[in-house]
Amino acid sequence: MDRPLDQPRWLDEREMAAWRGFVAASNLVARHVERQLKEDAGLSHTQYEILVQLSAAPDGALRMTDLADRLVTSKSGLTYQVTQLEKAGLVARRSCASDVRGVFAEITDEGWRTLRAAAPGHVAAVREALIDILTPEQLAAVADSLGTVSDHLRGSDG
Amino acid sequence: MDRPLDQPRWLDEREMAAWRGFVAASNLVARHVERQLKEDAGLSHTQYEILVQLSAAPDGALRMTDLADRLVTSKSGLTYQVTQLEKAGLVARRSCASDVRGVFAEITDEGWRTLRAAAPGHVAAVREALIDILTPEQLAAVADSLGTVSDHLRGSDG
DNA sequence: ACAGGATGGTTCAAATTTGAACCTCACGCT
DNA sequence: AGCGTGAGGTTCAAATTTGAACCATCCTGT
Repeated sequence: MDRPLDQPRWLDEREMAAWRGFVAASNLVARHVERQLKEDAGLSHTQYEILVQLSAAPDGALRMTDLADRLVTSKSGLTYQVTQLEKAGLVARRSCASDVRGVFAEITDEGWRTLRAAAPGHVAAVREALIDILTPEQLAAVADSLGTVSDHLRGSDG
Repeated sequence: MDRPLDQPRWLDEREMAAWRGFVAASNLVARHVERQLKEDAGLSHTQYEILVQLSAAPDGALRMTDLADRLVTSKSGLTYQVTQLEKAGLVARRSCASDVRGVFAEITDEGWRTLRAAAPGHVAAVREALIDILTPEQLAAVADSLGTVSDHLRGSDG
């Protein structure tokens, strides 16, 4: 909460290596995945993730807020992307019975087709950029560590 | 190189956990750091990183291309950000003696002051979001794994 | 010396992202 | 019922990002 009034605890060499590795890998992997998806399926990673989340949800539909929580975008960003997907016919908006304010995003048949077509290439890109690079032990460590980090930040930040 | 013609190798549960953790952590940590830096120092993370790279370089200056390689932005993105920093007086452009086309970005005194002022808060945010969350073992594993990933992608993608 | 192709940076328009302001509606309390 | 707060989404303007096109210069081989 408070900013330290005393000397900041600078990062030592190990810590710095972890931080730099994390930042570099984040950007590079994101770039890699983004490019593949855009070139081969005409989707951004965010759009792809929206389709994935919807496809995994019961009835293929989720409330906007739900969706915004699962992805990590701002509300307005989600509104924008869902609108794009709606224009493309991959997603439809539907109003919510129990709450007039609520909006469901629902994946369409065309959305399913697009997702099925895009998935193999995407998985290949993910393997190429991250999964197949690491040993099973490293993979387990990454899953464990970054899972912890995610949980922590989801809790505190919102 | 080739797209697989056979069945794609889908991710198993472990692999999926690693991938999801990676993506979520990337976004959440980026958000966290970005917000802190913007609020407390008026800098974007990219801008901060530019200052860091320049401050660590001999003469506090680097060629644009050098800089673009170290950060992970597009050339045009770097041009934009350096221009912003230049307007703010934190960085100056200088032409290159040995290559007329070349441009050096150089950190100014004001840039140094801004960087020094921003650093403690930034380090605290990095600790809060990532470093202090993990055990030393996890930290070592992350540094090792993501370092490998970065090296791999820097090599193949460019 | 010079054609041809790669490099270094910038410019441009288009797509995306962000946060703040806003509107409508839900809900707990009196 | 009626008020006040807050949640759910959208809208808006401003900032940023991207890739492609571009210009100027450098370098290689002949």
